[in-house]
Amino acid sequence: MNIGEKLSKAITEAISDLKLPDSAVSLEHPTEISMGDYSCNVALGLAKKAGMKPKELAERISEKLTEKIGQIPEVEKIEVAGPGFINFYLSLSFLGESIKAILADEKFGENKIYEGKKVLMEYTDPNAFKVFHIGHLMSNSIGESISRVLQFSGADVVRICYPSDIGLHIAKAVWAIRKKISEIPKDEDPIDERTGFLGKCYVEGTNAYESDSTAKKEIDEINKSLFEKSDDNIQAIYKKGRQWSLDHFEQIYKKLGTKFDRYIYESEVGKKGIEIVNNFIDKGIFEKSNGAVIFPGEKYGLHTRVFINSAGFPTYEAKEVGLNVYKFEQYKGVDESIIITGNEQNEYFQVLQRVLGLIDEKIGSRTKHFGHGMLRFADGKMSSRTGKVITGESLLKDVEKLVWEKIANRELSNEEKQDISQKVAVGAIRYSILRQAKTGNIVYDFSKSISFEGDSGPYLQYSYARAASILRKVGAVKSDFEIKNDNFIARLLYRFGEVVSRAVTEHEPHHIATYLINIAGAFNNFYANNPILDSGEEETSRIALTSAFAKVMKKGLWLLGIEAPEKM
RNA sequence: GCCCCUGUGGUGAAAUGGAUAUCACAACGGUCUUCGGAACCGUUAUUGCAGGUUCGAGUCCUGCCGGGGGCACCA
Repeated sequence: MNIGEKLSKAITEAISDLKLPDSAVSLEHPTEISMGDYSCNVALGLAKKAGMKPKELAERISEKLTEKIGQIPEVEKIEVAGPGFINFYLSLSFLGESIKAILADEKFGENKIYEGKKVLMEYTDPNAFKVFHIGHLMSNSIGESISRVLQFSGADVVRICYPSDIGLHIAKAVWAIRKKISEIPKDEDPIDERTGFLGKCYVEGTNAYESDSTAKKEIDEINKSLFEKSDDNIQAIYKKGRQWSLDHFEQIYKKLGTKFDRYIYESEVGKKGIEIVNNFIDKGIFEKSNGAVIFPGEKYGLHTRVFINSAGFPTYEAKEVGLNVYKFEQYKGVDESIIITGNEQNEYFQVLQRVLGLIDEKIGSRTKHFGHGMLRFADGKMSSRTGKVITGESLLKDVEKLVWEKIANRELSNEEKQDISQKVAVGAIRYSILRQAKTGNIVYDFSKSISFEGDSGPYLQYSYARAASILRKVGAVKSDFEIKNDNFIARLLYRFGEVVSRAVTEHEPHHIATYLINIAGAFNNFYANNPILDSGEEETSRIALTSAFAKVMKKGLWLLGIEAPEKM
């Protein structure tokens, strides 16, 4: 039982001893540490029922609590404050024990909220023949972090990527490629050159589709041929381009540190989607309309959507139906199936969820969609004028270059510099995405998103590297110490597990990001004001504190999908 | 037109219905520059507007205003 649970239990008992009505006990950490480590507001809620003033009631409960737990070593004092809060101040001996627990327990911070549960996580989902854009970076960062937080909470997580490798967008690209056969890069050319060519062709095809009716007709033909695999020539171009894209994406995942367990391609699930949709026309879920098969969402207060178009091909909608049913066939005993996409798809996913529920109640209720905010450009005009589109990959490269410049003069091998540049760049980008709630939009400001100061990933990594540097200078961290002076960092470190629990319950990694910034600030403050090495009788406890901080920071960064370099 | 999301210092964000609204950036001023300066300390708010619920509202409800997104054969 951790300290929070201990206190809650004692409060519940005190309330019962005083014959007060049952009340849910919630503990929180006051914003100001001067108001205690934990605070409880039961007296405020119970006052009316008990017919007492909140403050008097708080005093009564507080007296009872002092009898019960006032003498245990964890609690230094209990105070009533403000309108009727009961505040708990933890003792230095508790802080010392909590630091020892962090050092000794490799599983510190983990919880069992998802123990024995299986969770499918689908995220990133790039499109073949198109660039890996910043939206994919967002989906990847959020999905990877939630995956890790779930694992940390006991879940069996299956990471799934659903790349789009069929559909009109591919036909557009293929159409343009056929117009410029002579310009096709060779297989030996650098991969980003090859995929860059594909991306350019996609843009050309898209423009032609809108402005040129002949081209539109041709592209529709190609689309048909792609579904039917009816033209060897088109198939050859398609297969080559598809593979280039997928290889390229794989490189990016590797750099980001995501390892998918399973790829399910869009081209695999269309047939299944059509079958399912057709099977449910008779049951009244889908309807035929103007030659297409639709889901009449308006009946349910949702959008009406086309699932099979009038040419007989599955739209995105039918493919998603196929995909999500397929997932549950492939993996047994799934408790949650989570999909991360941009929030422009929110309403569409409401339709999908309703459809899935009508097809199979279990699949519908266990499938959850989280739409993340969009990334927009602070200087959108400039990027369109110069034609420079910032892709996910170019962003990674640009940031890596900046880090490299920053560490150019350090005494590190080129290999180390390369490694650090990559880790810090990924840290900067992932953190800038994960520092805020996932629904919020991010206004993309280049200088800010790669800022290495203050509220940033590199600041966290730097704090870790500083601690690591000290620890390199000492031998084993000793555990025979007492904490004799109060310090803020110790009052934060034991809370790590609570923060993770909240993050997993809400599927919100930014709680961890916020927490890490707090402990990094506390550590840097501690570091700036207290010598650690050669600090006399304080040395052992300060080294232990440094080591505990480093452990928590490293775990926390891992949960965000960010590596903690020993040097930078 | 209908529906969904959103509005917090100059800027970007945080805050399980709780106390004096927290953090970072920018600005200004300072520390230190002997454990790694990507550091540390200090100074800057009518939570869009108006009602309501509550002992208590940035948070919940209603209306209005502003921003973003979606609404039949794209993904």
